[in-house]
Amino acid sequence: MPAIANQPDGLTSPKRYDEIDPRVEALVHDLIGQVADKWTMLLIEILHDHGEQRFTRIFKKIPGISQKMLTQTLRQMERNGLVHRTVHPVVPPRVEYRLTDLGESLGEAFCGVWTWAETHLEKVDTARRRFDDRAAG
Amino acid sequence: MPAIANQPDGLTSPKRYDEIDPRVEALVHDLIGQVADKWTMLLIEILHDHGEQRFTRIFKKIPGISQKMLTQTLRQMERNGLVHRTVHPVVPPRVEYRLTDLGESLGEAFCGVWTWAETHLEKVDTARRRFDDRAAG
DNA sequence: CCGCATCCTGCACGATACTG
DNA sequence: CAGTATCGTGCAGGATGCGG
Repeated sequence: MPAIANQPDGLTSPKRYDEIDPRVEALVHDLIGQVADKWTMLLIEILHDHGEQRFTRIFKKIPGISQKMLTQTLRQMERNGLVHRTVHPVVPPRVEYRLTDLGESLGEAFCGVWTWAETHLEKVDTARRRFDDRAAG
Repeated sequence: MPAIANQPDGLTSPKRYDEIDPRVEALVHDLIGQVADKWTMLLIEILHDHGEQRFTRIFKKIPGISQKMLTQTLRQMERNGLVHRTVHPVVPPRVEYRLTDLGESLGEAFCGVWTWAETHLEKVDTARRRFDDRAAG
């Protein structure tokens, strides 16, 4: 897929772009899938903007999320090395979360998509209306 | 979220990054969600690499996809203005699909994520193994 | 050939209750 | 406070058959 960025008009070697490292393919799909789920994107944003936060604080910042999904999403991100989890051995427990460098860099990588969306918002909107109108009429 | 890209150390204005245009937010979420679904990414790749294709041809190129999902995904992309659909009024029907300029540009926007994945594949892999080992041990 | 309608299944997620 | 465990359910998506 990165082929899209660099197509020097076949002047170089006739690379087989169809054959992509399946591990990269899988990872990309995984990651996009995760960032796409309802909450991961918000978590990256919150942790980026406000730095280290404890569980309950994050929980209150995301209206509509269930405790289950927050735990689950954070675990997933921790597993992928995007988030660091610190447990303070006190009672009552105090657990804090922060983005790792890896997590920050992933956020940056997705900026391109944000920019695209801001830039082309109107076009997409128009396209949708045209399509829906045709369907109706 | 684009805030991640440009934080000149607060030397400029104290912008409220929390207040993002909800329309952009929604669109980004939509798009990421769509590209994340099992097939859209593959379709963008195929249509980019091989140009205009008719339905059956695409169908054969994606092992495992159902006819239903192919139709559905293409419709969705058409609605968003990413794909153009040409119906040749012959019998039997002949329908061809190609990426619009908008579709091509979206593909480019996602290249950043691909690059990230290629770059950090090992780190993620390691993180996952460490996490899973700890869980077991 | 293309695509819609119908039926069926599994899984993702919310709600709730319980522990260290 | 920060989780796990359990149950109920809605909906995404596969399989199949029909229609233009």
